Amino acid sequence: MAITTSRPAGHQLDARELRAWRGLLRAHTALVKALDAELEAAHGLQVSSYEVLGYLADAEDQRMRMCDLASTILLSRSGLTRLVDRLARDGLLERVACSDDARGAFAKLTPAGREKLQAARETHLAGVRALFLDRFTPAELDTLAQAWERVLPGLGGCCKT
Amino acid sequence: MAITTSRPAGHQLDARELRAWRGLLRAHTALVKALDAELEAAHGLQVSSYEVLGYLADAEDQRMRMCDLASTILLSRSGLTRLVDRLARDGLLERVACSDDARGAFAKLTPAGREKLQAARETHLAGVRALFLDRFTPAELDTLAQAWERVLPGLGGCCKT
DNA sequence: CCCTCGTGATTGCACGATCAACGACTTCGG
DNA sequence: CCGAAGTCGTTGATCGTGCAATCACGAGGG
Repeated sequence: MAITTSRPAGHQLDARELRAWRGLLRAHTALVKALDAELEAAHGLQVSSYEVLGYLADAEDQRMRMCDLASTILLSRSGLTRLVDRLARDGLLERVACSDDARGAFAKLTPAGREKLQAARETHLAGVRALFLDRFTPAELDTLAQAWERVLPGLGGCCKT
Repeated sequence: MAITTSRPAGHQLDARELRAWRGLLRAHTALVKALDAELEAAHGLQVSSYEVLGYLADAEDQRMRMCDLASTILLSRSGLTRLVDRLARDGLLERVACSDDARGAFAKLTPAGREKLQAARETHLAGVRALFLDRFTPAELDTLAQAWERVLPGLGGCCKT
């Protein structure tokens, strides 16, 4: 049936849903921009770069396969290639051939990368706390964490490419 | 003091904080990618375009000032100029001069834009429900909505440019 | 052994976003 | 009434990302 009014059917979002959804969009954008600006000013690093360094630092032998890293941070393989290019150019990590699989490559943190991460961590975590974490109680943080874990599984199909 | 170990001080995030924060990053990215792909395939529209049309549809006289629109969707003024360019080229909205302020401009929804929004709404809202809203109880949605309202005010400074 | 198919990583291209600079206009103070 | 300062929107340069195509390699079947 054709719909000519501004209220189609039961497909509208109510105020609560709209606030929850649009709030997610706005909060994410605003948070990342603010943290990006802060981190860029203090250490010349972007949040996406920081995340890469952070995941590498937590990984065994401080290295990860390119494709694992890409799917972890939800970046396309080509996007990761260039991000790693930039970080390698700055000496923060290096590419290491994979002995098991000659077509694979690792990104591995360099000592300089560890130092940079160490230095940036304080700035970044303080920002994340100030702008985000500190606004919630531990119980609420748990709720949020669980929320993401309920949302993410249904999205496995999105990290193709 | 110099810090040489991998555990600086009290600046680390605990597991709960890490899941809440990284979960936000991952969930947002994955959700927007999935919804973008879906909406693009069904109606040739991106989520950012949809949001613009959506805000315009809710506005009085179906029009908004460029700068208000830019700060609403957290896009730079130049970014909005080009986004509006594309939507105007497709006939979904039009620019209207502002009589009060000769240097201002409105973006105004066209009838074609209303129809496109109407058509896309069903697809998009179904997607938002399926991937996001349906995974929470109404009470949890309230919690989320309140969460964003606690996060966003502290970020007013970020929507410059 | 070879041939095909699937996967890991990189590259060319197109697109979308920001920043800086600009022109047009409003506002405010002499 | 005029000039300085600020705001609104646009434009050019540049950057980051995704898609599609490509190359190198691994895995499985004749």
